[in-house]
Amino acid sequence: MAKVTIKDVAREAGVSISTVSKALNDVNVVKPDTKKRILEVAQRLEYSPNLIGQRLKSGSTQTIGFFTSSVTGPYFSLLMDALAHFSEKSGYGLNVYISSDRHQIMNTIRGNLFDGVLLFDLVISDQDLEILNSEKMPVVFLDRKYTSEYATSVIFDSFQAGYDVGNYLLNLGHRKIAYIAGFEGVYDSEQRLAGLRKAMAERSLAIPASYLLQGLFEEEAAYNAVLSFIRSARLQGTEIPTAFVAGNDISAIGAMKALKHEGYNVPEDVSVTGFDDIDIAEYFNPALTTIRNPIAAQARQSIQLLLQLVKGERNVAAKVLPGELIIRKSARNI
Amino acid sequence: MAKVTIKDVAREAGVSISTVSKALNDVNVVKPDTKKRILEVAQRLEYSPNLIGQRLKSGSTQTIGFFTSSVTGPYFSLLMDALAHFSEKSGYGLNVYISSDRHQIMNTIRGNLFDGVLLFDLVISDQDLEILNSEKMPVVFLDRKYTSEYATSVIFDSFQAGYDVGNYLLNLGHRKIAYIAGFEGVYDSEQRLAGLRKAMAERSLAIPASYLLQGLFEEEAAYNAVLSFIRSARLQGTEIPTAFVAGNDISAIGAMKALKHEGYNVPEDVSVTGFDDIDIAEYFNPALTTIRNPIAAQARQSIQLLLQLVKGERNVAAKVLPGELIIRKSARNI
DNA sequence: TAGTTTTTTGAAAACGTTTATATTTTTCGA
DNA sequence: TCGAAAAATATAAACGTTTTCAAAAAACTA
Repeated sequence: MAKVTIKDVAREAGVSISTVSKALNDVNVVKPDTKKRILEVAQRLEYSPNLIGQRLKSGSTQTIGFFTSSVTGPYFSLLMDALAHFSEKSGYGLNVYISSDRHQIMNTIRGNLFDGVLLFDLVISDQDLEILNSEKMPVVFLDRKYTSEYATSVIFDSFQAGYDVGNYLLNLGHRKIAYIAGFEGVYDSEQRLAGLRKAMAERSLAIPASYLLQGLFEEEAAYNAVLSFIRSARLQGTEIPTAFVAGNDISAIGAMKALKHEGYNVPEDVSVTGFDDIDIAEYFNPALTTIRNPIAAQARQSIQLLLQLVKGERNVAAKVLPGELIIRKSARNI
Repeated sequence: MAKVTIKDVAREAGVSISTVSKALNDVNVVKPDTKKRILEVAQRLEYSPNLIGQRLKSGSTQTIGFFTSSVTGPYFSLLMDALAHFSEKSGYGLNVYISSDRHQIMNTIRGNLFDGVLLFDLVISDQDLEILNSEKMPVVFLDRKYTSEYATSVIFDSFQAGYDVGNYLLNLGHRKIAYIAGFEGVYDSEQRLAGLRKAMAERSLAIPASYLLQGLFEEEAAYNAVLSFIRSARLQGTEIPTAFVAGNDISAIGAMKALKHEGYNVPEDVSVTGFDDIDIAEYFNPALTTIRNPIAAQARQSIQLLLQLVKGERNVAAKVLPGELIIRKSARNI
C-alpha cells in the first residue's frame, strides 16, 4: 500500500490528473459535479499531496528557514516560540535548522527549500552573503547589522542598553564602576561597554583598565574574575568599585556569588547589574536589575521584514530595537 | 541571473547532465579528466543542487522532522540542542515544525518532506496515527507511550520519579505529605502522584484528599493553592503536612513563596520538592531538591530508534528513561 | 588492423505536481 | 437541428534531479 498520489485519485475518479489538481486547488473551472466526486475520492483514499512535487513545480515553498548554530540559552525558547507564532499567522511554515557546518548550511539555504531565511549566530563569509544576494534569497539577520538588496536585520540596541544602565547607576550616585566583559570581540559585550563608557564620559568619568574584568559570559569565569580582582585589590589596598556592570545576567550571578563569598552584601555594599533578563534573574536572591530585550518584537519584526523581501520589496531598512531597564534589587543608591 | 542548475553546468562543461550528476555524486564511472573539468565548472558557476529536485527523484530527504505545538519551557532548548546534535552526527538534518493546527501538521508529515518524524505535545487522533502507520512513516513519540509497526516512543518514567521522591522524603522521616497537582488529567502529574502513593502505601501510609492541591503546573496557581490551604488548615486547627511534593519545579517555587509568606521556613519547618530541574531550581533560595530527567539521553535514544525504523526495522521497543534525584536544600529530615 | 571487450558518455524516463494549450463536451441562439 | 460559443476536461510540458539503458569511444587482443 504505497502512498496514494494524484494519479490514483485521477484513476479512481475516472478523470485526468490535471482536473484533479484543479479541483483540489479550487481553480474555478471544474464542474461542480466532478469536483464533488473528486473531493470525495480524495478523501476516501486519504490523499495528501506530495509537498516536494508541489514545491518543485511551483518554485515556492511557503516556508521560512531559521538557521542557527546552537539553541542554548533561555533567549531561544522565547525567540522560537514567537517566531513560530508569527510565521504561522502569516501563513508560512517555520523550519529550524541547527548546524555549525558552514558548507551544510549554505547548501541547505541554497537548496530552494525556503522562500526566505532568518540567520542567527552563524559563521558565514562575505562571499557566501554575496552568493545569497546574487540568487535573490531574502535574508534577515538577528545577530548583526547588515543590509543589502535582499537582506536586512533586526537587532537589539546594545549600545543604548549599556548607556541606560550606566546612567541608572550614575544617577544612583555610583562613580566607580567596573565592567565584566564577555569573550574578546563579542559584539554585544563591546557595545554595552561602549554605551556605558559614553554615559560616564558625559559626566567626565572613565573606567580604568584595571576595572575591566574578563567574565567570558559565564558564571564560573565571572566568579573567578571577580574573586581574584577583589583579592588583589585588597592586597594592594586599592579601592573597590561601588558597582559592577556584568556583560550578561549569568556573569552577574557569578559576580554576586563571588562578592558574597568575599563578605560583600549586594546591594548594600556593592551594586551589580546584568543584561538579558533570563529566568533566573527574577528568582535569584537578590533579584537582578538588568536590561530586557523585546524578543517577541524582534521575532515579529523579523518575520515581517522577511516577508516584505519575499514579496518583492528591496533594500528594506534594518531595525534596531531598544531594551527595557528592569529594576529589581541588585543595585541601589550609594 | 537566475540560479544555476545542473543544465548550466552541463552546457558550460560541454557534457550531458547525466554525466554532471555522476561526476558530482562521485559515481565512480566518469573519466578523471572530465570529472575534474565538471567539478571546476561547477565551482566556478557556484553551482548548488536544488534539494527539492534531488528529493523528488530519490524519495529520501535525509532529514528528520520534529513536530511540536509549542516551545515554551526550559526543557526545550535542551531537547532541541541535543536533538540537533545527534541528528547531525547521524548525517540527518533536523527540521523543527511548530504548529497546533492538526490538519497542517498531518499535511506536513505526510508531504514526503521527512524520512521520519519526532512527535511531542501534539493533538493527533488515533485515526491519524493509523494513516501514518499505513503509509509506513517512521514515528517516535516523546511524550506518550506508544508502539506500532512503524512507531515507538522514548519517555521518562514519571511513576518511578514520584516513587523515588516519596521514598526520599519517607526516609527523612516525613509521614504527612501533600501533593500539588498539575492540570487535571495531565499524564506526568498523575504518574508522579501514583508513584508517590505507592511509596507511601508500602509503609501503610496514604495521602488524604485534603492534601491534594491544584497547582496547574504554574507558579501563581500553586502559590494561591498553598496559601489558601494553609490558611484554612489554621482556621480549622488541622495539622499541616511536613512536606509538599509539587508536580513540577515552578509550582514548587510558588509553594515555597506561599510558605515563606505564611511564616514557614523551608526546609526548617517544612520540606518542598519539585520535578524537572529547571534552571531556576539551582539558583532559587533555598535551592530546590528535585528530579532531573535525562534529556540528552532522550534525544539520543529518539534519534537512534527513529533511524532504526527508517532503515527498515519494525516494531522497535519503546524506551522508558529513569530520572535522577537531585538533592539540594529544600527538603531535610524531620 | 579488425574484432572484441571495457570504459565512458548521452538520451530518456521517472519522481508528483501545476499549468498552458489543445481537445472534447455542453449550452445556446437562430 | 445545426453551428458557434462557452464550459469542461485532457494532453503534454515543465520544474531539477537521478538512474537505467543504449550508444559511442577507448582500450585491448589476436
